[in-house]
Amino acid sequence: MGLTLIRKLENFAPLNAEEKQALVEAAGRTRRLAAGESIIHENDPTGGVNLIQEGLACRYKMLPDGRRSILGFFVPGDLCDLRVFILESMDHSIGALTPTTVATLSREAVLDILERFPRLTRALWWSTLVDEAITREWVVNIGQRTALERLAHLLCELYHRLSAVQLTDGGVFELPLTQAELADSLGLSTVHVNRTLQELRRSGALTLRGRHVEILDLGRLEAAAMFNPNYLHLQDRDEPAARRGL
Amino acid sequence: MGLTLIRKLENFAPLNAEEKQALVEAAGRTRRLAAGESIIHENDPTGGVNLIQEGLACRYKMLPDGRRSILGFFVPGDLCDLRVFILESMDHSIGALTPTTVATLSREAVLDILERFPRLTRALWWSTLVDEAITREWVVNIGQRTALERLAHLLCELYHRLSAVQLTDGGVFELPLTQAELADSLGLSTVHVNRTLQELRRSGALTLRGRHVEILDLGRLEAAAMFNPNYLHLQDRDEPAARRGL
DNA sequence: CGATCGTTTGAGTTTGATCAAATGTGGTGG
DNA sequence: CCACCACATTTGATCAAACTCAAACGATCG
Repeated sequence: MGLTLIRKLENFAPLNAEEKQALVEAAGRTRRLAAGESIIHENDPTGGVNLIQEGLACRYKMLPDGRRSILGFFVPGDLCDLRVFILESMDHSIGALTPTTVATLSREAVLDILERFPRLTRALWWSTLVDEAITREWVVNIGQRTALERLAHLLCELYHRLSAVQLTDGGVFELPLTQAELADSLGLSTVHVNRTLQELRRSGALTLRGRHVEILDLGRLEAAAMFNPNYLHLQDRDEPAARRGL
Repeated sequence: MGLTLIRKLENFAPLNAEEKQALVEAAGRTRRLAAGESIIHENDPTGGVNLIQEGLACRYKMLPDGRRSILGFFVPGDLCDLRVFILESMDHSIGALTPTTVATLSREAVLDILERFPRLTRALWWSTLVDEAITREWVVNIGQRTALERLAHLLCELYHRLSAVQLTDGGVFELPLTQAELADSLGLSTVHVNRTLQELRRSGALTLRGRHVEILDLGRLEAAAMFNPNYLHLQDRDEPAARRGL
């Protein structure tokens, strides 16, 4: 069964058939969105929990004068805020950046899972904690790193996250982002993103052909970014997760 | 009972005596930390959940080359990551910026509360969701706003958060932060923070005498910051919270 | 009363922004 | 298949916000 969320959660702990089945049932039917469509909009009342199955989406927030801030990306397997329905309304928007498949888990389905499957619940909380850590790392990235470091760091983040759901092939993965979107994610201008990308390519750490990224030297890229994967809390998948008390 | 956490949670929903008692018991005894002391350090194994009772603390992360990124502040009533013990180790540090009183709720006490008090649990999740929203807003702040806007925005955030736990007096509150700490929070240099603070004072929106901040014109400050308090999800306390389903 | 820490000021530099235009690319319809 | 359009990328030139370095000044505290 191709539920990417399951692949992702198994980075934390193995799930049994019953738990997987519960997730599959909760995910229910999906809808397809075109690039640019809105998944949920700022000030909307909150509802079910969205799950990105395929494609790429982002959180973003608009400032009154038109500046856009991208706050994070959703890759396949990512849930948009497990407990969001506790709040009355959204304080930011989520939009599809590419054609995207989204499932919406009803509030009841989520609560039911949280009640019946403690181990699965722990895995879901783990993924929530990782999401928070990623947002914090964005604060570090934008606040302290240079343009080159920022871009390198974001590429490392996406590489590791996509790897965790088996969406990389060697150092290769798809990055269907425009330079303007990168700019709004990194707090840079598009022009500067363009020049910084050129510099990264010149350094030999990676190649970029359209939406195709190939990381040629991950060690070098991570060093340039001062990237430390700890915050993703993806332990070595080969190492038994047993001692985490599962 | 002076548990600031209770005052904070009641911004979401009123709590009954039993719920308050459970929190008071969970908080148990406190420890006092001097300014500069560490509450929990990156790579430490996770343990109980820290609750800031008095004082000011911050999350931060150091880069290998010595740059420091401050990721957020903890004011009285704030919990440091309700579910942190799901992770094996900390991916960032938390330190006291002033003399601080901290209670540590044991993992068992937290789990017990989450099991026994659904309404309290909802309030705790609410506060977690607000913490996440605050971190996201920092990404917007650092990524998109100018130095003046950033500083103004941070002051608005702290003003509203302190108001929610009744730690402001009119427009006046204590802000025991050095300019270097502000700089590391905003992604600016200390020199630039200094000049920007002068500009803010010159504009007449606030006065700063040592650690004393007085906001003279909140509307103007919020406008300058493009501050929209929605993300704090602090509804008007006079408005009944009933329709949120409580 | 030094010592330490924080704030303030000045001068010069750098990073990255802005504006404007050219070039490349992918898709659509004639 | 080609012309065309909309978008995205790339380049150049100029400019401004914010940084760095350095030093002076001011509090606060054993």
